[in-house]
Order: sequence, then structure tokens, then C-alpha cells
Amino acid sequence: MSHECKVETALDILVGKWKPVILFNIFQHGTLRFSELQRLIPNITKKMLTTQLRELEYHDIINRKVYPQVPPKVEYSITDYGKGLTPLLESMHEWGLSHIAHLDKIYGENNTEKSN
Amino acid sequence: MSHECKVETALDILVGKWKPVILFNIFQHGTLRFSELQRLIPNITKKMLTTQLRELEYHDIINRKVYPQVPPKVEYSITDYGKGLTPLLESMHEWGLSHIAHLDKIYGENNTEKSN
DNA sequence: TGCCATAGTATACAAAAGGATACCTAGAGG
DNA sequence: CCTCTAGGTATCCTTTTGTATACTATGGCA
Repeated sequence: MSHECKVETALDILVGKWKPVILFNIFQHGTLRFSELQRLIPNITKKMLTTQLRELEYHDIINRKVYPQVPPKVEYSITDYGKGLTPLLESMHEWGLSHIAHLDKIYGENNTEKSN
Repeated sequence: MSHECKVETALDILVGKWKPVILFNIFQHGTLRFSELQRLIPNITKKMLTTQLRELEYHDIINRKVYPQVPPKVEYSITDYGKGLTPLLESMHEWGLSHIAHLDKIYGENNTEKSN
């Protein structure tokens, strides 16, 4: 039947504590070096940044360009294929915005914490 | 500016090993009892089913209707608000399908495992 | 009296994800 | 020859998620 739900496949590439914010920044700036990402995302460790970038690279969402220099220079950018994510990310962002408003309506504005 | 990325908010309500398949089933069947969900989702434990359902309920995606009987009867259904998720879920499903094809093209069909 | 059913809780545990910290490389500048 | 730099690894530890298993409540039925 092939009607299997593939929502999880889409989820997979976005899940991870830092992937959305990494993508957001690369989308915004076009191209970013590793150290620029580190600056833009306070609190992220090199290890986390590396693993999340590698996962996105594996999925062909971002491109990793190494300049053979010392000290090293590595630039990350969205692949052409990765740009196809834009509509989906925008839908999710829109839905997220309105959902925050909805939760406010239900539980009140003063509920900053998630009772998840 | 309020241009903050709210993709994570959308992500939040879908993350959890079982949420997509739970939603999928309730969407398909309209209304399902706890035990019916258990049957439809082999391997899920009562505890996981309970916690995932409670999280979805907190977000007003599903409705929990308790019949005061013995033995207990509890029915779960999508709320009207929750139905607003449909377009997003469909976009994710579509993207997921084409992404699987894309990965196949890159890494070959015989790569069932994720090198995530 | 004892057993069945449903929709859970409680407890203990295993696995996965994430975090902190130290270390590595090799050339440029002092 | 010491130190700085950028972009990482390696190792160990903590937190979060998920799993397994046993237990509970209540009324109807034999």
C-alpha cells in the first residue's frame, strides 16, 4: 500500500537539541564558519555542533567546505537540495507561533514553563 | 523583532518515539480506546502509550473521554484544534517520502540502515 | 469466594542524547 | 622554540528517554 506514515523521516533530520537553530542561522547568513556558528549559538559545545552538522551533512541539507589552510577554515552552507526544506520549516514556524498563542489562551499567558 | 524561530515548538508536540504513529492511528480511525491503540501499535508499553497520550492531550491535540464504568473505558480522538495539524503532517509526510528517495539516490537503495 | 477485564501506576533498569573538559594538528608571528 | 589559532576528537559523566515487569481499582460473573 505504501501509505506508511513518513512524518518520522522528516522529523529525523530536525530532531536534536540544536538542529533548528543551526539551520536557522545558516539560512539567515548564507555561509558560516564553524567558529561563527559557535558564537551565534551560545552554550553549544564543539562536540554538539560537530555532530549536528555532520548529521545535517549526511542528509544533504548542508554543505561542508574545507579550506586546506592552517589554522583551518571550514564553511557551512545550505545545499540546493536543503533549500527545499524552506516551505516545511516555514509551515512549522507558523504553526508553532499560533500554537504558542493557543496554549496561552488555554493555560494563560503566565505559564512560561512547559508542563510536558 | 519577534522573528524567533518557532520550529521547535511544532517539533515539541511531535517528538517522542510514538507520537507520530499514535496520531496517525487516531486520525485514521477517528476514535480509539486505549486498548485498541495498544493493539494497533505492537511493542508499545502501557507506560509509553499513557505518557505520549497525556502530552498530546496537554497540547490540546487529542481529547480524552472517560466513561465511568467498570472495567474502565477511555476513548481518544483528535480535537477540532488538533485537526489543524493535518496540513503540516501531510507536508512532513510528503517531504519524508521524497527525502527517502533522495537518500536512495545518494547512498544507494541497499542502504537500509541510517548512518545517523 | 475467586477470577476476569480495562486503563492505568509504580518501580527499577537500560539505552540514548547531551555536556564538560582535555587534547591534537601545523603554520604564522614573536 | 613558544604560543596562538580554528576546527575539530577522545574520554568521561549526567540527564533524558524509553523498556520491562509487577501491581492496583472496581464491578460483573461463575
